[in-house]
Amino acid sequence: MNLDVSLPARNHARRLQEAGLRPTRQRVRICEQLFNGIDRHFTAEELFNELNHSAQGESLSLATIYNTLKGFTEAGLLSTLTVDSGKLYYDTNTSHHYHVYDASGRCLADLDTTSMKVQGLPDLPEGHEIDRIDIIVRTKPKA
Amino acid sequence: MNLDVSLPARNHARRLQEAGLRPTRQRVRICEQLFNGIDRHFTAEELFNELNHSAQGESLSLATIYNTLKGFTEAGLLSTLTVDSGKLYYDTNTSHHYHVYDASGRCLADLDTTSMKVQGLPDLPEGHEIDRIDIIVRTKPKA
DNA sequence: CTGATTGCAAATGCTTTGCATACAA
DNA sequence: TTGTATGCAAAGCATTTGCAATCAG
Repeated sequence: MNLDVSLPARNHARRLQEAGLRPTRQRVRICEQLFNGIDRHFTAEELFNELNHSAQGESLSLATIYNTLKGFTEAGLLSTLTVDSGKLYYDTNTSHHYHVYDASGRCLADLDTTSMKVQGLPDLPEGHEIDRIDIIVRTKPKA
Repeated sequence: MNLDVSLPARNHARRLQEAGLRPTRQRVRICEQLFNGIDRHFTAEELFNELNHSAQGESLSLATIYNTLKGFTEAGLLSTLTVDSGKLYYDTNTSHHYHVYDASGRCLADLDTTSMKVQGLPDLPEGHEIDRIDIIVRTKPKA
């Protein structure tokens, strides 16, 4: 049973190897959960809960999730984002883009960067150039 | 000695009262350190070190600094800002503005918002409106 | 085999809380 | 006097680390 997962698993293994990471069981498992074609935002703990509440497969320790996500980020498979202090969000979308955050629902989504532009940027300090610009559009329910 | 601090101290007391906060010794001391006409960014721990390394006056506990800064923020005397996860920056500038952050020097500065404009903002989710837009321009040393 | 990875528990860093004491009004 | 603030130590999160056991190549 479940022979149909073998091909995706092989893709994940390749993805990991191309990123310079050894395709261990845990890393492949995390890839399966994350890279299914739909971009998503999540915290380490959310991923931990998903993996451990799903019936299939063994559980991963929270420390391993943290370490693996950190490794994925350093390898360029994920990007990170801080909306408010004290919690780090991971993002499967690694291209440059902006975010919308709805504080009341604690929900985070991508904004398409291509249509957006920042005008009137002041001069930067001597000897510095722009690395990147982070934008978070914070929304609230309409009055 | 030090009679010249009495007038600023009275100003700080008034500032606190107008914000609905009782002007205790500690709160006035923190105001003296923060509100001297120059906008600044700092963490609770930085302020703690400044206050306790300065020769004058008694020391404040770190917990009191945290609690006081939180109270000041709720009262509108300070704003907060998260550059990277795990550390909260306070800002004496409470008007709407953007920031530049130099990762290599860990230094944070204001950007004048009046000259800046964000173009091409996509539609927001149904029933939502913009609360505010946060922008952090991340710089790096010129190659 | 052999070095890289994992799991766990303990450690860390930042921030908040509980509660007795001190203080402003 | 009387309720509000403070100080301290302890608790609380999110995250990292040390190290022995396990696994991939």
